[in-house]
Amino acid sequence: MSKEKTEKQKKKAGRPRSEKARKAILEAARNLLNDLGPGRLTVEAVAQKARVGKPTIYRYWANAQELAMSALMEGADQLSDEDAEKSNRQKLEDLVSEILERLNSKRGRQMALILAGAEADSEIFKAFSNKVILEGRARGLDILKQAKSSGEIEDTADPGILIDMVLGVIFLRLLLGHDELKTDLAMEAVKKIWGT
Amino acid sequence: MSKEKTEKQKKKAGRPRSEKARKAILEAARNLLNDLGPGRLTVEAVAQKARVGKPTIYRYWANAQELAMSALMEGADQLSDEDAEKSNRQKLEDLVSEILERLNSKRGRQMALILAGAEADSEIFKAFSNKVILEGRARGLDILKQAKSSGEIEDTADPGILIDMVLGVIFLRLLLGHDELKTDLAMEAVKKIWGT
Amino acid sequence: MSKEKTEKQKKKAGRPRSEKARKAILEAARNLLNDLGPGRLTVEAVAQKARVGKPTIYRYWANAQELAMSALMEGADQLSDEDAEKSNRQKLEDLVSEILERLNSKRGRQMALILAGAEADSEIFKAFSNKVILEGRARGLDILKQAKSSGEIEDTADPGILIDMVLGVIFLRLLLGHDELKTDLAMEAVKKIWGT
Amino acid sequence: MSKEKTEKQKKKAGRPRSEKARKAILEAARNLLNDLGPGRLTVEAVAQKARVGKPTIYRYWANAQELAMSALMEGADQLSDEDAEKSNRQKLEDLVSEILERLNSKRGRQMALILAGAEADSEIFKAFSNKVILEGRARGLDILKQAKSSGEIEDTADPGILIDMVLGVIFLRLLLGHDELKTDLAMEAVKKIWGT
DNA sequence: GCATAAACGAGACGGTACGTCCAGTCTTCCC
DNA sequence: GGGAAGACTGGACGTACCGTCTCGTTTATGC
Repeated sequence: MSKEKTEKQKKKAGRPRSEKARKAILEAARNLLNDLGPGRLTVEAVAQKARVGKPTIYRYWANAQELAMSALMEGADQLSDEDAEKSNRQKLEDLVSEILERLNSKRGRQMALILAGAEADSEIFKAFSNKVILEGRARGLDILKQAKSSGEIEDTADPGILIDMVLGVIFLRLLLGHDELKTDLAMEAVKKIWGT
Repeated sequence: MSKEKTEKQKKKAGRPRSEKARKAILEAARNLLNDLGPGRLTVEAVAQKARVGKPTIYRYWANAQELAMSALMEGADQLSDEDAEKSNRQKLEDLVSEILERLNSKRGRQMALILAGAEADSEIFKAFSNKVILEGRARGLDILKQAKSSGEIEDTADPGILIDMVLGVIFLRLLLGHDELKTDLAMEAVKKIWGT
Repeated sequence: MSKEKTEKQKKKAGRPRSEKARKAILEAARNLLNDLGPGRLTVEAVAQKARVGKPTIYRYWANAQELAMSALMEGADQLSDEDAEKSNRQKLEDLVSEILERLNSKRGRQMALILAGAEADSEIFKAFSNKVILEGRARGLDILKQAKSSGEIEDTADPGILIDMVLGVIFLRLLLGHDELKTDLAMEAVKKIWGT
Repeated sequence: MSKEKTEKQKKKAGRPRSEKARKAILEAARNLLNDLGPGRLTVEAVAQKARVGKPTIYRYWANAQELAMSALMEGADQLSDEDAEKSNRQKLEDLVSEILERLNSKRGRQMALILAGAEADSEIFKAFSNKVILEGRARGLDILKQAKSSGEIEDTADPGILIDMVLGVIFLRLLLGHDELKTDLAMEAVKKIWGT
């Protein structure tokens, strides 16, 4: 005689994870990030502030860095959709302006700093760099490829290099802070790419 | 006739700092950095490996990060001098290639990582970013300004932005690792700047 | 039928302290005390010998001195009960002999030394002096008071002074070591108190 | 011919030790002892306070304890001479009172504490215990022996035990602080010895 | 009266130990 | 029966002093 309980039960046994705890942790982390900056964030402090045990944090995130990244990504805005009407150049200018704007905020700086300091082969690093940079880069790359194939930019240069030049100038100034990071940086860089 | 003991030399009292100890510390730190990577470097381990007391280390550096930076900077090659014979474009290509080469080494990656992880307002951050990037940037900036004034590049673009585009593409790829970082990246980027 | 779960037991949350660790620490401390003597005992060495982290030790004891005292008190024998049959003089002789015996051992010497070296207003000093001396003194004081009230010793002298004379001779010789400390010291001193 | 300067020359070459420095060290040590109590005295602090290099201190004393003892002994009064006119009992009372008075001062307590905490076989321990206790004990012992031989105290008890009972009560109360330490303690104790 | 030698102040040295912070794990209770 | 909270463990921190050493300077003595 056998139990016939074959079908997959999606309901997991045991106490379900508390969404409340998760929220509290992320908020506490965000507050602490604002107060101390990244790199000063400790799991201990977050646990205390969120009135939560440390293992609860470790159940969701592997270490303080991942937690910081999650906290910063939570609620980060999506890049806005492209307007099909616009010219490629306009599209790129808008995209780059938007990326610059996002990075050039307290949160943006923190994201960039954490990203830069993270282990390059960690899972979270990849997710984060995607969110922060690569997603936008892919969009920009598409635009450039289209512009190239339509002859707008008659260039032998690798579009991958071109988009990295445009984003690189932002990233470099963001991290090094040696020169200003204002909106028309985007315009200027795109102008150089278009050659006009 | 009077005593001719004009210049007073600032001799400090007390036992002078031991250059031997300093060297041993930096070498131990370098070895450990190679073995474990930055961020795993502990003052404790360095002290033990260098056969030195911890306070001796703390006398020179405020924490493990500063020590790591010093260790990496110690013996870092100078940028080679410019060859007056060369064209501005050639000069820039050579310069950027050299910077790329330096960054795209184990040591270079470590330097960039530590730099990215440091507090932006710390003394060591400034020294380090100077050494790693800004010094070369200044040289590149000069070349670009000269090229501009000589009409080689008839451009309205800010030379500061141009040089940051060239260096930015390197820095971005170094940190994000999303695309390859090979020597002709320098050529390509400079080519784009010159417009040919 | 009803659940009979009346009494609430105060179970504390969290991982309980490891009795094994506590034992290991105390044993290591005892060994080191024997090897090096009190005052040479370091928390660092105990931690290493007991295969335990330093914070674990500091969780139980505030400093090396407290640890040393605990280690020595652990398992220290109680004073034996009085035999109601005996005369007061016999009781006092037995009591003082017992105290002398306890102090005149390696452990006893160590206890006295640590006691003497401790801060007089520290909690541990009080606990320790109680354990080592004052408890026995109180018993002796009772005996003397009884002897006085029963006319055995017709004396105007303060019993507190008498008992301190008897114990004092032991303590003085223990610490200064200028003269021998053998059992009949107790007999002699008590004899002087009784005046015979 | 030659100079005949055969007699031993006690004068050493070189700069003589500075009495001024020695004084300054001892005074600084005394001040620090008063402020922090014994056991908190560090050579480092003394050197700083006395405006003196550490090696100068180590030239005179082997460690902080020896320095502390020296500082406390410096200027300690001698026991006053005996008055031949007085009775043995009076002599002993005076002697014990004087010892009590000396110990029952801040300096006295410090001396006793340091003495109690020192290594029993160290040179300084012996010197110190002599100065603090044993010298007076020897005088007391002489008085008691004389009293015994003159039949004043017809006792079979060992005079060494008697004197240690008298001094012991003082020492015990000084270190344990469990009961008061006032002058008539001396009278009481001596009275008990005399049996009247 | 000039050289010599020792003691001086200063302060860095290699070390030991301190007491604390934090990371990460384990245990017990709770839902 | 898994999740939550809290107490646990131990590695590393950065500091205080130790007792020693190496400087350049000062100060008597003696050749």
